[in-house]
Amino acid sequence: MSGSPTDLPRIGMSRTVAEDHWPILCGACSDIREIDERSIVNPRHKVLDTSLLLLDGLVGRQIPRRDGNRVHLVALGVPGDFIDLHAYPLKWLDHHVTTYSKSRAAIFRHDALSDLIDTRPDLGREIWSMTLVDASIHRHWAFRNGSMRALARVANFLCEMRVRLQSAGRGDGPFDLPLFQTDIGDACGMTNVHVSRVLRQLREAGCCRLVRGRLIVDDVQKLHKIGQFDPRYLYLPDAPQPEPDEMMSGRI
Amino acid sequence: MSGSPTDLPRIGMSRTVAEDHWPILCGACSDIREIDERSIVNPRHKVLDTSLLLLDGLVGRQIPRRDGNRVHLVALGVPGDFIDLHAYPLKWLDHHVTTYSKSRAAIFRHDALSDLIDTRPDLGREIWSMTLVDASIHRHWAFRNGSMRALARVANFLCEMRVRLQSAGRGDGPFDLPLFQTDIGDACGMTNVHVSRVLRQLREAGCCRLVRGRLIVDDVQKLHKIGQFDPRYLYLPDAPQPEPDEMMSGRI
DNA sequence: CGTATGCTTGAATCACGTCAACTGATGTGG
DNA sequence: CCACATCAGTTGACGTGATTCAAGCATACG
Repeated sequence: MSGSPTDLPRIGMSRTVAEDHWPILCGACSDIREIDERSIVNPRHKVLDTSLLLLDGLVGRQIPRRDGNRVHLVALGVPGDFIDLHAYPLKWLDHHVTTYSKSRAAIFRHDALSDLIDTRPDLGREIWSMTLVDASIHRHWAFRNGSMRALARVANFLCEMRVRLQSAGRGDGPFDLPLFQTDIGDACGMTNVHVSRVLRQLREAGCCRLVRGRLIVDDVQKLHKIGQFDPRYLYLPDAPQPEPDEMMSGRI
Repeated sequence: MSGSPTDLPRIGMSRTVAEDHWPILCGACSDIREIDERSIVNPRHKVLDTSLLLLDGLVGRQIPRRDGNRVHLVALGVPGDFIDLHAYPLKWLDHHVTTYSKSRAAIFRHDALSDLIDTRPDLGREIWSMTLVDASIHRHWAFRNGSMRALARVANFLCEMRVRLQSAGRGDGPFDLPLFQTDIGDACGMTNVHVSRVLRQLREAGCCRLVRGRLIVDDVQKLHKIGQFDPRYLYLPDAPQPEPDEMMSGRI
């Protein structure tokens, strides 16, 4: 119980909310929640009346797979992300929300959000935007899983995590990425064995090393190249307005 | 120029908007747009000031692939869907929007939507919800591309299209699905050749046949089973509130 | 110390991609 | 009307990227 903290960090995705709107949003926070690593935040299909803004840690959204005990990871939330804001209009979620590391999150009651949005529609559009950037990232994950080979897929995934964590102020150099190779496999749709082989390739190419939950990127350029990484889909608040595409080639 | 049509059909995803709110939303429609088949609705990275509610036809959202002329299909819009509503808060899109068949769509100017939402925050939350169901479908596409084999993937894709088109009033029996095998490949992350083989399997199993842009489902049960189809992620307005999951098995 | 867990590596297998030839429907121009 | 081209779909042969199964290794922890 910390009352109504008005000094939440405005980092990463949170910068989608204008600087002068931020304290207003913070005023709607009712509490802070600490969550153990590798635990369930919200089970899927359960009706929720709060949503969480991640302050610290790494949070996944996962869908159980039919076969055995494996899951598929459909999203990863980093600090600054609203990890289950979509539960506000939707009431319940189609996936589990779980932590990968010890986490801290700001709690927003849905009725408080309603009050806020009713009086400040401009702020409403900004937090709507946050869910839409989420959706863009989902599209990218569908794209990545559907059209990239293992090496590019993992490289691209690591590029994304690096940029998003950087945007959340989690270090320009080596940074914490508390994922096992199995987890990367769950996110990229491949087995832990193949993730191991791919990471070795990246390591031996001098690109990057993932050593006990910490990613050291040795050659960003090369990693971006291998991962065909183009960060525009992240709609980073400080990124320039992209140039419209040259006309599409090939058949529609 | 048809003035401000207040009688747009409330079908499929549009039923997310309450019945008594619907005419209010329709009042913000400025025009109807007819679009040729296989043409570009919006190129990506272009700033938009209108969004479209699809009335008729089939519309894809596609991301160009690095290699050659192929694209990846990250979403398909059916009648009743807002196909580029996310451009309203986001300004520009990360993907191309193109038609697969001759289409008709209702045009909503973004400034008109702003006026509407400012005065009717409840309606605002409903159209927000529509973009969130979209996002849920994106997650499912990421899940499907990442964790299903070709046969299940295509079957699951066809199940989804069937349910969504049914919900849009496009027939309980055989229905138009104006996609080439290459297009299904673009959506499911596989080659047209393999799509052909998979469709043959489904055909020979007595499941369904795709014949010149028309899907005939012979055994829905079997198709759902092969595709491991669970429609809850579609948040259909008339679906019952799902039961919370039995506790998750396996490690988190 | 033994055990559990995450990572690594190899060998066998399989799913899917690639390449290429062929079919059948549709359309076009002489 | 036929000759020809085009394009979606089909099928086969072959190559390869990823999975599976299994064993071994290293570190952490009781």
